[in-house]
Amino acid sequence: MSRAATTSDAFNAIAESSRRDILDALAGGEVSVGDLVDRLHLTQPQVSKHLGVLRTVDLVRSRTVGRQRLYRVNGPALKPVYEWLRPFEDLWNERLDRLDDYLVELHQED
Amino acid sequence: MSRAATTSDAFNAIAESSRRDILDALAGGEVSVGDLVDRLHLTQPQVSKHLGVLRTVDLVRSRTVGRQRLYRVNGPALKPVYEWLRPFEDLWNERLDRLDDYLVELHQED
DNA sequence: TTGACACATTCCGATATCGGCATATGATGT
DNA sequence: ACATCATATGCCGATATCGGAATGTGTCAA
Repeated sequence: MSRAATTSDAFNAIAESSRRDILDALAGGEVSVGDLVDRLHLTQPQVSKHLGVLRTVDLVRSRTVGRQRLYRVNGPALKPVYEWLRPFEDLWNERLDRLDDYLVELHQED
Repeated sequence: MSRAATTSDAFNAIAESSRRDILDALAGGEVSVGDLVDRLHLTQPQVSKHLGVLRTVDLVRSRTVGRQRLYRVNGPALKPVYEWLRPFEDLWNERLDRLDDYLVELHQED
């Protein structure tokens, strides 16, 4: 077997930094492919391919206006990532860190 | 070029579901490799390799006790993921969804 | 219809993954 | 020292990625 497909879920899709950059660029609202190319300094095929992946996992949706295609973020598709992450939130907000440090000091670190 | 290394950052490391399962299992506290093998129904080399990836990106840390090695989550290493995600939080909590729906109805969806 | 523009898709070579199996490292106990 | 237990690592084949360059699809305008 090989690595999980980038199109298998949101986790794999956002692993690529270019794809995160695209989502960042779309955070403000609809943007055309051409504008993404300009803003992100990527080639047009690169952007289209990344958008293809994001579309497959439903992280973005599009709308055609004339010859342009406007993309927007589909927020709810990111929710599973957020939900998975949330239980760990304590681990960097709370003073559990201090307990952790204590344990590390008391015993040893590899 | 190829896909970004799983060891390049937390985003790539958590793309694999087995690795997320491991982190989930470690969320409650320190767990040995053997216990992870039992709980997750994975082979020992699989677990060790995944832990290796998680170690490289500092998502887990370990401590040796006798012949066992106890692993724990290093919370702060997940923070970048959370931070990246946070700006999108509105997109599934707010009524922006309703605006989105409105736009989709008004125009068309591809 | 023809041409120009906006975007999507295909083919390619290079690379790094994943699981399986075997083996190496390291600590414990006798 | 030696056998055993607990982990880590190495090698393998199969697979899916990524960027680049070329090409395909679809829309508008004259």
